[in-house]
Amino acid sequence: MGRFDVATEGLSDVLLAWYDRHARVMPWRVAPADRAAGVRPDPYRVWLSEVMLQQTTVAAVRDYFHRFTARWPDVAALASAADADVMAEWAGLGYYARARNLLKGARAVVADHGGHFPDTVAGLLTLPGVGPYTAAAVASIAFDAPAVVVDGNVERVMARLHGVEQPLPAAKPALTALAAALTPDRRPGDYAQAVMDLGATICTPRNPACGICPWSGPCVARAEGVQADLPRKTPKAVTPTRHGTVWIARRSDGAFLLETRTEAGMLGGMLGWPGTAWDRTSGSDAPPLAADWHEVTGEVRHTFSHFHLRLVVMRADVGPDARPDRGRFITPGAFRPADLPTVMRKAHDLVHGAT
DNA sequence: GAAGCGTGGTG
DNA sequence: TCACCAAGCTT
Repeated sequence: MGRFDVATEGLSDVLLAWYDRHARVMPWRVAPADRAAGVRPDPYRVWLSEVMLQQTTVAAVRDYFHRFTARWPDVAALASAADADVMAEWAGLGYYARARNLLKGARAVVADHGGHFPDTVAGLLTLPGVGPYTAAAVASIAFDAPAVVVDGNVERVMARLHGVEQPLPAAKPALTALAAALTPDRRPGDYAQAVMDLGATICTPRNPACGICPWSGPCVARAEGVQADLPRKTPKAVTPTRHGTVWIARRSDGAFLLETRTEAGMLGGMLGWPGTAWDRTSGSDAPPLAADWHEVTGEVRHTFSHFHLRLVVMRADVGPDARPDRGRFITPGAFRPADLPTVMRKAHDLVHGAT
C-alpha cells in the first residue's frame, strides 16, 4: 500500500464531476448525459469494444469496431459468421487469440445464454477471452454493477495517488485493493470509464498533466514529485532477433499460394505465406513446391511483442498445374492483402508493391 | 508467477 | 533507430 493514507472520501464524486465535463466520445460509449437519461449501452458493443481494447489503443480500435458492428450488428450475427471471415476482419489488429475467442464467446452466448450476455462478473468470466478486467468492465459499463475495474490506467492512477513504490506486477493485488476502496456504488460504469479516461488523457505514463488533474490535491506522488516515476516496473529482458524465410508463389492466373496457420502459436488461425519456422532450429526449410525461386531484394523487418523478426522473401511464378505440398492457391478475386497479419502483408508488399 | 502473444504511435 | 507503451488473457 501507499506510505500515506489518502483521504478517499468524496474522491469518486470529484472524478465523476470531471467525467461529466470531459468524457471522451467513443463509438461504443453512451455519453454521461444520455446515460443519466436512462440510455443503456448495448452489452454486445461494450463486450466487443473491450475485447478490441485489450492492450490496444482507442485510435487503432475505432475503424475495426465500425467494420465489425456494420458486418455483424449483434451477437447472433457474429456467432453465425465463418471463422475465416472473422479472422480476416481482425487482420492487422493483433493478438489474434482475441479473434478466435471472440467467435467462441459469441457462440457461447447464443448456445448457453439464450443470446443474452451474462450480467455478472462471474457469468462473464466463463466466456473465452474474458478475464478479470473485461468481466468487470462489461458488468459495470453495460449493467451498472459495482465491479472493480483494474486495467493499466487504473494501476497507474492508483500507484500515483497512493504513492505505491512496489513495482509491477507484484503490486497488482495492492493496487486492486486500493481501486476497490474507491469504487462507488453509484454510477459504477461511469466511474470505471472516468478513471480510465483520467489515465489515458491526464495521468499519462510520461509527462502527466497534474496541473489540470481533479485528483492532484490528494495525490501522494504529485506531492513528492515522483509522479513520472510511478508505477515502478521490474525491468524486462532484452528483445531477441529471430530469422526465417517465406515463399510467395504466384500462379499464371494471379492466384497466390497461402496457408491457414494452425491455431497454436504465432498468428494462429491467420492466413500467411508458407515459410520456415522462425529460428526454432529445424522446422520445414523446404519450399512448398518445386519452382524457379528467386530471392527478393531487401528483407521484411517486423517486431512482435517479444522478439524482432527478419524474413527473407523468395518468389516464383508457377504454371497453372502447380501442385503444392502445403497451402492452397487463392484467386485474386478472393484475396486481399488486408486479410493478412501485418508481417505477412509486409512480405506481400515487398514483392508486389503497394505503399 | 512467468512467458507467450501484435501492432502502431511516440519521445 | 529503438525502447517503451496501450481499456489483458491464457497456459
